[in-house]
Amino acid sequence: MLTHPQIEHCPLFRDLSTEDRAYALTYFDSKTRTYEKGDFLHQVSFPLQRFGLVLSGSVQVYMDDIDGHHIIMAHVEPGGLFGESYAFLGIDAPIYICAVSEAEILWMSPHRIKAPVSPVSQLDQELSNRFVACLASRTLQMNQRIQILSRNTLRTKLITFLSQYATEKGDSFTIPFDRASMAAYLGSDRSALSRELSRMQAEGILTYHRNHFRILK
Amino acid sequence: MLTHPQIEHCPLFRDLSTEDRAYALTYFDSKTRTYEKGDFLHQVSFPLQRFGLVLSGSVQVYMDDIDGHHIIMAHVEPGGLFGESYAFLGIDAPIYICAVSEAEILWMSPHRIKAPVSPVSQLDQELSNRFVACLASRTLQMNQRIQILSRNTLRTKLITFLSQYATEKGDSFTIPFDRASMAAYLGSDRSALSRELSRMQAEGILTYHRNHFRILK
DNA sequence: AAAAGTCCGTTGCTTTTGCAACGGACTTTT
DNA sequence: AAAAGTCCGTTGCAAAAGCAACGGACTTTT
Repeated sequence: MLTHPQIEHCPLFRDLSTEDRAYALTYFDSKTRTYEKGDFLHQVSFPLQRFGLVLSGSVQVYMDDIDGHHIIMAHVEPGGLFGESYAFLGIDAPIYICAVSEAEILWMSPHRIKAPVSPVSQLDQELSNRFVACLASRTLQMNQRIQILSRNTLRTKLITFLSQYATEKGDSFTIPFDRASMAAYLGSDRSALSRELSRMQAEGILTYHRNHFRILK
Repeated sequence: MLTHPQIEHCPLFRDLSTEDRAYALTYFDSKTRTYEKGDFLHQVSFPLQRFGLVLSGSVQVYMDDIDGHHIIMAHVEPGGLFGESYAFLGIDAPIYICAVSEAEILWMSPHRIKAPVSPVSQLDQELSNRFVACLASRTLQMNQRIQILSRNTLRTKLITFLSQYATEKGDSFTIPFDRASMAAYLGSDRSALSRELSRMQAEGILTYHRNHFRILK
């Protein structure tokens, strides 16, 4: 797992020397495990002892609402984390996690953040800070999502969603969702989404093919 | 501020002895300040050095979206926190915070979480853990909000919203929003919301008056 | 006490959206 | 190669929702 280039993209491990990274893996008491496409990494209402870092493949996090609908909470690509909050709090996680494709996961424990082993080295403190920073960043990400979902028409939700991608990746980008997932992510209906995308393409606002988009205006 | 009973409701200070609580205030380098109704506690794009604890009154946190619409991110009552993520990350906060009523705020710095002063006492560690737990809990709260906003009809959003309150407070409760804020919180239109509430009352699902609700079915 | 302001329900109208169903393009399986 | 499966665009229709405007109840100001 040390050789996974993806690990560089994770703020937890970025810019660490090889020794420091090896230390970090023990600090978080890490274990890797691979999953086949469609496997469940976690089931609803089990405590999540560890949080995960996606090394390869991708996973999606879901919740069920009161009526039994599946709500997609997150799509996690290599370098991305999931479950940090539940793992830190040590509570039952009302989520389930599913491998979108064959995936390799680094499972890590936040135990030493909560109960540091003295003496606390500078690296220990740095790793702790990075973990907390990941928690804080997560709320910023969720703010972005709430911004999208707070808009009251599908058109404006779409514009907000695509603008966020465009801000980060430029005018041409690929999203990690198929239409159905994208509609769920936007809190909308798949056919309504297809219709709206068609309209926007007809109006010359953007072009797209499947999950690749190019913003024109 | 030591005498504010509200402080007991904050997970940061709950169940601390009087001395420990006094120590906590210095640990977080706390300062209090009062605001008049309508005052801004923070303006967009300024770094947030400290996070806030509402001692009395209430505040609301807003963001502006791309088109200049105001999105309500949070309503914070006595005992509630705001701005922890931005304060910890030390970044510009794209939010503004406004006093809904005359409000007394305890401003606290997360500095010693990031850079502990040795020797780190057991209480230091406890306070650090509590702060991180607040960050983690924040993401759970936001998950609740996303659950509401992900529903694709106003009726189901309302049911989800009200069910969350009913789960926490029982069948009869008062919400901290007027209609306009409630509609913004649900990502909807005020008149559409009024209309839907009327219908649900006519159907015998609930009764309400202003911001007080009673769930019947 | 009058005036101004706030909050909220109501309603008419138009647009948007959800929903269900169908079919085509493409991929995977057998 | 046929069959089955997946993904997505399209469309018709009915329901939902946005929008704008009005008026009543109530509160605050002057």
